Amino acid sequence: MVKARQEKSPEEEAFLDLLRTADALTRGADWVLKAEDLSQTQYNVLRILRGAPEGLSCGEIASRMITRDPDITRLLDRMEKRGLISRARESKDRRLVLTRLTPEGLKLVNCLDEPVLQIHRKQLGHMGKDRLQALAKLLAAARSGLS
Amino acid sequence: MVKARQEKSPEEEAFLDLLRTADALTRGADWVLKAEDLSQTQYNVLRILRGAPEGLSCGEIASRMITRDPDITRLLDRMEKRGLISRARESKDRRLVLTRLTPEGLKLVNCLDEPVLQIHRKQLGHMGKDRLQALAKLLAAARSGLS
DNA sequence: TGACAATAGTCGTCTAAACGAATATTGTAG
DNA sequence: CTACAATATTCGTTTAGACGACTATTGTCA
Repeated sequence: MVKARQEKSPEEEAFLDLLRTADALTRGADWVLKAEDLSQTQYNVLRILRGAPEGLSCGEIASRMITRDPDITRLLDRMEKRGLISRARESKDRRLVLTRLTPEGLKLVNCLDEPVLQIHRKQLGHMGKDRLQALAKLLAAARSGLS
Repeated sequence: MVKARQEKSPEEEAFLDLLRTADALTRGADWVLKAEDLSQTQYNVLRILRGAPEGLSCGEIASRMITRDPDITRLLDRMEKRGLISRARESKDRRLVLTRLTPEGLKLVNCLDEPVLQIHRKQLGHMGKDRLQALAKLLAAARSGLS
């Protein structure tokens, strides 16, 4: 007889569920963003920059990203080429390059607020506020143990 | 005065938390897999195939993946070149190509069980069984509303 | 049977991610 | 003030992912 399939630990079960759920939800959001030819990562950068009109350095952007991107430079290169952001080397500390949204970039990210909100409501609205808060709380607890 | 930052909806809050958490947990697992030069995706395939010694078609593998990969062919190409899997065209339905683990592939995935279990325990063990089950339940509920 | 749709997989090509080395600027210790 | 470590960003190269077109095989129905 073949060895019985080993039971998954609750930790692993939760981890896999988390990946599955994140992937499924991401596909919905991707569908919205694809209409504007944006990736999740790019959209994330746009929103980060909207919250910082004074401009941010590459390092600051990297540290605020939801998912880590090891090459901010070329991510910003692509966005600059599309006219969504502008970059300028800082005069005080010439190592820094401050990135800001252009008017087009701001307009684009503002236009996306409504559709993104809608897709999230459609995907998760059935859970209700209480369960969503419970979920957020458990997720925060899950992250709290990480180095 | 600048327009106040718009409140995030509970749905969006939960979605972003989910991505953050998945990313943080994945980095831990990646660190373990990198020692064997495997990606999450490849590891996922190895585990899927371990559960199906009779072999699986590309389509079957794709449908069981945690995160979708639109190009199974080349993913398997790479794994075949490393000797982790073998492929053979099925004689009954010659459209199908059945993929199986090689002995090396099986050995590798078995060797990884313990370290992967450890990293998940280390990352999520502090939550306790009850909260992990609650989390899994909420995640399942979140997925239930998706098309 | 013969045309044709459906299914399964492969391949070409472009874009993005991963990893490390390299460059430029600033802070600091002697 | 000079050498050197620390910080910030960029670049070269390899690998993987995304998207669509293409080939092969099978099932279906007139």
